[in-house]
Amino acid sequence: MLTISQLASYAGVTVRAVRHYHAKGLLPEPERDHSGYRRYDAAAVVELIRIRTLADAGVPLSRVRELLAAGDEAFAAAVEDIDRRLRAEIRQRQRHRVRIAQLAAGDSLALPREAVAYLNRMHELGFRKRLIEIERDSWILIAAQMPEQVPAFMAIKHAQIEHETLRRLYLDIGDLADCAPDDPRLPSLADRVAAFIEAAAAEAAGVEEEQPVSDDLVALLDAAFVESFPCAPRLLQLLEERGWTGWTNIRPMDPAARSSRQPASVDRASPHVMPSYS
Amino acid sequence: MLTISQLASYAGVTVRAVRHYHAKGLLPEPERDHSGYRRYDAAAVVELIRIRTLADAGVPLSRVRELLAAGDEAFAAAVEDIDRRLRAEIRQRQRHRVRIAQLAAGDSLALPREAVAYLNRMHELGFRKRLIEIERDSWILIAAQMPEQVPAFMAIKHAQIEHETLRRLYLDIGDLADCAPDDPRLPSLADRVAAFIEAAAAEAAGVEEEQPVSDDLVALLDAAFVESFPCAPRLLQLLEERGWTGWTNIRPMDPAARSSRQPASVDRASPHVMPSYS
DNA sequence: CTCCAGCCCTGACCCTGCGTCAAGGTCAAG
DNA sequence: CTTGACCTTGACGCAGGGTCAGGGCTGGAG
Repeated sequence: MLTISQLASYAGVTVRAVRHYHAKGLLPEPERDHSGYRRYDAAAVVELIRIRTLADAGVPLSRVRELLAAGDEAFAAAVEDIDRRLRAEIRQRQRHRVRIAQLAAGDSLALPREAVAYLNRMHELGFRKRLIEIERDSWILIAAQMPEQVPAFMAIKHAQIEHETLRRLYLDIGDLADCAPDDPRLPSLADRVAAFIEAAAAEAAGVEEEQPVSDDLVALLDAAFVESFPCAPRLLQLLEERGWTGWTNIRPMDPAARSSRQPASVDRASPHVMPSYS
Repeated sequence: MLTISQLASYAGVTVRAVRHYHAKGLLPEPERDHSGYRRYDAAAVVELIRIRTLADAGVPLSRVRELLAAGDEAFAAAVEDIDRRLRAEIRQRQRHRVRIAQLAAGDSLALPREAVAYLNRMHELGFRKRLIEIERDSWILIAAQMPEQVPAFMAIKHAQIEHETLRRLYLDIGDLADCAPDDPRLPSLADRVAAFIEAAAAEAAGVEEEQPVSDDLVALLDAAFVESFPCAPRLLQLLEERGWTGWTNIRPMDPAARSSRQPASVDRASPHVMPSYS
């Protein structure tokens, strides 16, 4: 008769594993000797080896009993099933490898390639680090909700940033990133923003744009803006005084006064930079 | 301010996952409102998305914090490490696929191909089912301990089974598989076994064989034999009366009387079938 | 006879990444 | 006031065991 450690070593497993199989009901509990020790016969070694053979082939323990008892066709079906699972796990790992490789290659954590290029361009054009970080976070939020549309948005943003007037406006916004709410430059900045938007709105008048950005996302981006810029509430207040509300999706204050339909927003996907010419 | 479910839905995760990340220290616990609810800002959404981005790339949560804080080179090193793990897991799954495919192809659970062929041949030659099962279990035990040697052993076994006298002897042993210990056919069977072994031993005299089968395995195989055949103890006793001891590794009773060295055993790797002519 | 090493026993906590109750407090709407 | 949808903490569960903790047994040496 064999002790548990002898049984385990014959089958090449640990004593703990044997007890685990007992607990799982895979291997029947053997007789005990007078002191309570388990005593095994040679047949138990064979059973244990069969269990390990299946387990070593990737069969989950929960299915081992079933497979040990299965006839040929049931066995084949179960094997098919397990192989499917293994293939799925392999594919998952392979996708993971692609993703971390992309991350390591500079897909700066959660940002698509186009956004990284855009942020680099901002850096070249002398935008402040703070502003770039804020912009990056905004694009992380957008990419999480609508990854498909990001390349299209990025094309717009690239055009915007290369546009002289708009870039200058944007650079000045960046310079006010850390300013106090009562900074004297804020009112003139609000004037410039309002003037710009009005011009863009006039151009876009009557153009029915699709609205791909959800209200939820707009609200989130506005919140991110306000969190990041101490002077944001003041700036928004100044804009409201000039008849505009919101930031990411900036709109006239009183929609009903202008038209019965939702007024065309100017650029809903360009947080922290105003209207687009697209 | 966002509730936990809003945060979770922005990042595309479950509320439970968010709390899990809090518990793991990946995401800092935010302020609570007056009733104890967690209240998040937009920055938390960005952080959560970054966590998920890494997790979705196969980074274990235990390493996420490290990677979020890592500089470029540390990040690359960690990614290298994680990729190694992923590759190892893929290779493991691929090995599993090969194994279950072999099992499904008739590698009848833990038996190498050669042994399956041998068992099939036994079936063709009219051996009894009981005996074949016992033989199968023995080869499972042997294959678990010394898989490399099994093909060589199988060649010997094939030769044995095709040998007229030996096959007849073996068939008769099979017929006695379920016999009572006092079956009258046992003494004459013992005579035949003893006669056969003596002839084989005479032939093999002076030949120093390597002993590839460990004493432990021999003991295990003998135990399996005794467990399987009710009349095995009686048969072994009759053989001892004729001067032979053991079964798998059958030997003269009193080694010292014959020579000072360990006497050549006849065939240590052929359980339940006696000497080999190899 | 005692001592010690090396077995054996059960019970319980640990790992991953959450899912899923359970039991109760809160909030907004009707 | 009630209802249903949230929120809270706490706990168990999954796979496959690893790793103590705290005790009992055994066999050989001194």
